[in-house]
Amino acid sequence: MISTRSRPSLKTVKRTRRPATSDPTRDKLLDVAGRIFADRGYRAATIREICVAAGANVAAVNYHFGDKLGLYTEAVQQSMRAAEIEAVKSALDLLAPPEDVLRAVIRVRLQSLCKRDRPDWHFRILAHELAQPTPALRHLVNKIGRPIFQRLLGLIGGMIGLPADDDKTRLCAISVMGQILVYVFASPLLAGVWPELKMTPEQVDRIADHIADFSLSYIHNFRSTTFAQGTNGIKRAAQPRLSK
Amino acid sequence: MISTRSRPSLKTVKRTRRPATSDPTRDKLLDVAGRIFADRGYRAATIREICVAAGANVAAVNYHFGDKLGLYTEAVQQSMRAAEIEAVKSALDLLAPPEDVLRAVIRVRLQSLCKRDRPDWHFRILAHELAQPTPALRHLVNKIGRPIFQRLLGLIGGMIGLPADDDKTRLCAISVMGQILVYVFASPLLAGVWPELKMTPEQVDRIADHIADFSLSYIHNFRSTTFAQGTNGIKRAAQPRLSK
DNA sequence: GCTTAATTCAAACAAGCGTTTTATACTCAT
DNA sequence: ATGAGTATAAAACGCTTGTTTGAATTAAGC
Repeated sequence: MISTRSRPSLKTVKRTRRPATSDPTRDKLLDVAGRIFADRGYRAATIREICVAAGANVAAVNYHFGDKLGLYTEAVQQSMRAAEIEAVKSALDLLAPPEDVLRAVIRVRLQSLCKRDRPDWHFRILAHELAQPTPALRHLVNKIGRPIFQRLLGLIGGMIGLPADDDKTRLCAISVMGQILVYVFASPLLAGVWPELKMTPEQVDRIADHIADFSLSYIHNFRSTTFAQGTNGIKRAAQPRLSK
Repeated sequence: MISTRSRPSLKTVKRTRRPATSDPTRDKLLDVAGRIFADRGYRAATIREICVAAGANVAAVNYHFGDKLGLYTEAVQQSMRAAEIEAVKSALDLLAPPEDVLRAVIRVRLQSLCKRDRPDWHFRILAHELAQPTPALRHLVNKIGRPIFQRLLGLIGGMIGLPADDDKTRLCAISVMGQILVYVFASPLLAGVWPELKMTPEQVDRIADHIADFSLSYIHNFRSTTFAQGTNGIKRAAQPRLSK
């Protein structure tokens, strides 16, 4: 199981020629592994395919990462540090009316769908993990899913006037999340039922606005019926616009 | 590639001992293949595992179905004839106010999540297909996805007063679909962020009602703002109830 | 009872997989 | 220059996969 000759640990190495901060083949392997794992999944992606694409030898993966799972977990952890994840988090930290924050979060999340270079690869990894879980799913949920969901709960709970751990708050958060994720996970299905849909930046913004309007309608309605005090405080365009 | 000794075609067989209408091992293979393909996916499921579970020999699959893909496509086609699919279609054909129809469709669809025996297996096959497509994905989208989506478009279009092929109608239908599918496709994610959630029949009904309320809020709002004629005709509880 | 065909079975096959081995090139402190 | 340790390379290993083989079993028609 464990390789008899693994990469020398950093402790035993005292004076190596390289600062160990940049290993070209190691970095290249991680880079192409991210792409290939993202669209094949852990099991279907082969070490040979990754090594050929990285211009490395088949043994390179075992040398640098121990085994296939080691390469995969490092690639997943790297995907969790992607810029798109941080963009969503920083959108959640906006100092703005909660309606604007929600709209911005939805928009930022959907925008990574139309990236030219490896579009939405970190969420495609999550999609594969949901279908066929590996040990990496735990980390994905704990490090990404939970913190973002918690902030979303706080945001929505504040808008409907309920605590973040209320079931109704959670149901609303999942409703918002579901409307977003369907574009990520079910894109082949959407392509089948709506062939004209092209994920251009403009179209993505229209979708994001629709999801925000769709969700804020219920959220505002809920708040006003619960407090029965009319429209106090922040007020925003919950009225949907006409299409076309 | 093609087996040299395949199952004899029905034409050449004139007087066989069996009416060929019921082959026990063939049926058993199809049955257990449905289960195993549903939770492992096409690639990860192995012929040996299926045959052991079916009490058949390893060569039985190639004999009765030609190859692994043949068994899979027949299992998928069988899953498309499942009772749950028909339940959704018949719910869409209800003679009732469109709000009630929408609520019934959502409820029926979610209810198959808490079936005791192989819960929601046909949609778990779809989930695997979306992550790693096989030739069967086309059939799934064409035979199931498109017709159901078309009827959903007609239903929602009628409620918001727009044609079924309007982009806004499609966006609304996808919003409803996304809220449902997130419970099917992202259940490990939900378990991570909402551990207390148990998919009991009662809880599923609460979720279904939430999704219906959440969606109808926007739909009614859209209709009234568009027509600017107040609440005419059918009127239903779009106001959400409080949780707890 | 014999023939014929359908079906099942154990065994083996070829290909692909992750992994390991063995050897070789390379770099740097001594 | 030399030795020690790092990195790459080609080849092979062991295992699992889907598939095929050829014999054994079963059952119906003559």
